[in-house]
Amino acid sequence: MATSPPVSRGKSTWKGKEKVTEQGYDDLNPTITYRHILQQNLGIRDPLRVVALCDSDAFYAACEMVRLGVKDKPLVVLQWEGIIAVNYPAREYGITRFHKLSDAKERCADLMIVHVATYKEGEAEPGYWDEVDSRTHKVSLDYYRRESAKVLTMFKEGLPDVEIEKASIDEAFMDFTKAVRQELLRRYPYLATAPSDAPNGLDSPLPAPPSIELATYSHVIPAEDGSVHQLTWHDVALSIAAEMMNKVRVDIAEKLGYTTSAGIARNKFLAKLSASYKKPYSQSILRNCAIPNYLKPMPFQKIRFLGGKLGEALAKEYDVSTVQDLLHVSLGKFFLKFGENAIWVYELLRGIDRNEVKEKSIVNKSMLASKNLQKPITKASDGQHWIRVLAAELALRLNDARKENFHLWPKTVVLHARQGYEVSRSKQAPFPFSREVTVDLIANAGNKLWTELVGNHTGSMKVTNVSLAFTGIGVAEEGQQNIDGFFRAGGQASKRLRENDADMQEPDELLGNNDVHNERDISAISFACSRCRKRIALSSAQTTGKTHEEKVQALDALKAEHEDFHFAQAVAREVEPDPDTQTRSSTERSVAKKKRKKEAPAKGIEKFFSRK
DNA sequence: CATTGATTAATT
DNA sequence: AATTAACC
Repeated sequence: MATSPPVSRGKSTWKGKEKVTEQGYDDLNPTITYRHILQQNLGIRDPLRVVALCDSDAFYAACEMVRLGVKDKPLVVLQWEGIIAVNYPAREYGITRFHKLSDAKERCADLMIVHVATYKEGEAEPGYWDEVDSRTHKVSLDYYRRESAKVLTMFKEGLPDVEIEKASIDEAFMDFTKAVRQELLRRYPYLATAPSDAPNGLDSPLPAPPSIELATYSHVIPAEDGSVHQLTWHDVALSIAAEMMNKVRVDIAEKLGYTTSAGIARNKFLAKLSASYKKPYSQSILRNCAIPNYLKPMPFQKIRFLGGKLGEALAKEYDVSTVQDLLHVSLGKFFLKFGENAIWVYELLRGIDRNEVKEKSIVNKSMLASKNLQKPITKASDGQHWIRVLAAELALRLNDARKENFHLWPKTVVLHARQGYEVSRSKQAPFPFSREVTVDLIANAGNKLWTELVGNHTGSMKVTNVSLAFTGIGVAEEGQQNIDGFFRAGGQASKRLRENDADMQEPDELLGNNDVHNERDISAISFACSRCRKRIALSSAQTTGKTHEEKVQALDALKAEHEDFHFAQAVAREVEPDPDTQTRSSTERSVAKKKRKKEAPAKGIEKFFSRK
């Protein structure tokens, strides 16, 4: 493929019926036309799509270095006896997480050791103490959350027209497609109009791209040795994104003191995989032409979503470890073993990821305080102490978040408890709306749940973990606003809610039916397929005079049918389609899926905690 | 190979 | 409402 000329297949990759050769890396150099450049909302099918992942290097360690004004000295962050972060200078001594502290000290005599902040009995706020004791203290990761928010803010301010999705405390995905397209048109205005003699007008391919230097700000992940790949417009797009990415990264390093590493590629999972190509304080570009070479030798368990049980199952099933090893497994075979996961695993291995970068609200949807106990709780009454500690932390964090956004309200409070090595059990309850969220309020709710969870047990208990969480954190609704008149002044929350409602409206004309009165009904009779973006709707015959439940059922059947369509298309692309799986109906497949679930390993027998 | 303390989303 | 799985 490396040496083959640009393929002109036209149309979307999913419409083609031609057989796949070379195990499927067949869409690395799509023809890009004037229409592609001018089109605004191509989404995941945009041939000029550019996605980046940027993460902070040894983030917790970097936070402590900034806090303490330390530069270029080996440092580790400790949580009780365990090392949870190692900065890059310390890594040069071969120190890793999972090393014992004594081993680390042996390797580096002047190693700086910082223990994470903890809540200490009798103190109102978490702090950095000379002595810490896991029997009485509770870890606080709040400082890192705050620093993380600063980094995110700089991304947002430094990258207008870039969609940003916070993925964890130290990393974010960014969709540069829109910003890059604007810049492409600014730099190369001739892309905006097809020449008058172009044979197919706007559908004519773009002229050859200018010669640009890709490696100015980035490492360029190589394609196969000795192969030469002509520059494409997608490569130009990647390099423009790289330029923007570099600018913010340098800015963040200078203003906040955090170095970051980024990967830039055509989709999320490749961006993530490319970010680790070179660290620290580096960024890497993965050109389309380098995808096969980068992916094939990669242990597939390094791929996002394949790092867990699914990846484990794949490794066991085929007794292999790299992407290459899995490329000759047909989609049909995958499907038999992995059901609805089959298509996207199959696609991941071939460098395809249809997940979109989606902006998330700045505030987390949940807030959890958790405590592991090496001395287990043996009496129900001893639980109260830790619940109060956890409640105190939640109170502090929620009230802190309310300083930024005073409409915040957690809709539920959840208590988890783990007995020995069993899976943890939980109880939840609605959390009352209150302007003043006090430790007592949370602790009382927690204690009630605790009693429900462990209350009527007889015999000995050994609770090794308790955690208390707020979930469903969001902006309070109008109904709640009236309860104590807290929001009378603002009114912004309800305005935002109304705007969100407007976003959720579906186009009515597609529905061809007038007994639809609210969004719930609308969502029950049509949906947009995330794969092909087609809107699928029930016919009026299937909706008129039907109950809501009947409509939902009919829509589910339609969804299954539509999924089958994609499956059949995908199988048709294969070198050796598996005739058996092609013909199985969706109901047969869903029966098979249920059967697989049933065959899953049995759960623990003993139920220690009471179940209501 | 791990721990602990998170967070999010999907499933039932 | 409760559990499970994934990631860092």
